[in-house]
Amino acid sequence: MKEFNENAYENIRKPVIKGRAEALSLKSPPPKGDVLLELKAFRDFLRDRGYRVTKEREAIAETILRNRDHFDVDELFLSLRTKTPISKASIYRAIPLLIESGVLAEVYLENGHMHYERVYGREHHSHLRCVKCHSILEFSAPELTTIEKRITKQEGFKSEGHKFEIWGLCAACQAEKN
Amino acid sequence: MKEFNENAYENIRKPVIKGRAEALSLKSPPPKGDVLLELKAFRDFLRDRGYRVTKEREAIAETILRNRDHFDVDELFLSLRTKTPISKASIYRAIPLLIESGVLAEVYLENGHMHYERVYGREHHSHLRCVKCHSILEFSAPELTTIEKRITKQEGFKSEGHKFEIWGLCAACQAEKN
DNA sequence: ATCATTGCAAAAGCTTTGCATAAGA
DNA sequence: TCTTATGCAAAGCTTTTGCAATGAT
Repeated sequence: MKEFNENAYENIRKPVIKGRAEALSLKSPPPKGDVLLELKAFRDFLRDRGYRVTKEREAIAETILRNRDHFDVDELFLSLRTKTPISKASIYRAIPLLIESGVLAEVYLENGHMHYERVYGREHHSHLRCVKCHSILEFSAPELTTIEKRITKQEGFKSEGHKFEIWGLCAACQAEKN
Repeated sequence: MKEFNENAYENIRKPVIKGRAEALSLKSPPPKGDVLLELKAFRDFLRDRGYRVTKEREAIAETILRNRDHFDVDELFLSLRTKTPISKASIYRAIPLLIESGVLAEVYLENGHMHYERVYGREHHSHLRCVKCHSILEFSAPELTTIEKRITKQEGFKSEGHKFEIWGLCAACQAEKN
């Protein structure tokens, strides 16, 4: 076993503070939607790190890679359950690995629990959140990276990522009377 | 009692989704640091809305207005406890009022609990967070507002606020060996 | 054959809430 | 006087964890 993998759980289970994934084997994303390739990359990531490739981890990764971009643990759990028996504990334990591998990212907290999004093979983007209907609109704003660079240089900071979020009322909700 | 205040708790207790405060009586901030004036504005806000001015709410507001910019509920609780008896329940129940009045804002979740910052009388700003030592650096980037306006106009969104955050390693933590 | 991973149930930790009492208006 | 707010303890939730059993290497 590789030495850096001693106490793998110890290292991996620390609370995940929002962090842009530092993909390892996942460094060169395949064309979007190539789930098989993406899954292989995730397996390679596990092996590289000395983690075991289990059917649970594969099922979790595959479900995420095939499904909708935004979700929470419960949705993922229910979605997995229709296909294979799995416990929530395994999902919670897999999430840090998925984040570390660059498959997932935490996006925001709502109603007391975290929401995630699949990031592997997708462009970096920001979110517009409707505070009424909870819908999410995505957008890109390249200037954000420029700002990130300027500020971090100025402060001697080594950046690992940024997040920009706008909240308010979407067009549909403004139109409603109530 | 004012009609809009029926079921005040019902209305106010809903999960607070990050939202820039829409200050009411607090619309024209007094000079920074004028705690007495700020407190008066908070009392006016309570009265305007039909909420009661209690010594607990005053103590909470005063402690926030006099103290450090960033804190969590436990720090606030301990700080209050040295001066006056108070329960955490009252703090949790006061937070939505403080947010609504524009005194406070949620800033980020860390280690499973929310962190807040005093916003009343301060410039809007963004945060640089060190993922290692958890220090926070503040900065301003006016272009963010420009981006916010452009995107929301483009999407027909009615903006209520934005949040920009950069995370990584601060200068001090980069210097450390470990 | 080892030892990481799983599932289960229990524990943890933050936040909310029901209810009786206190206290604003 | 009439309600709202407080305090306490209990409940609620999401997430984490201990442990015995399972399964990957």
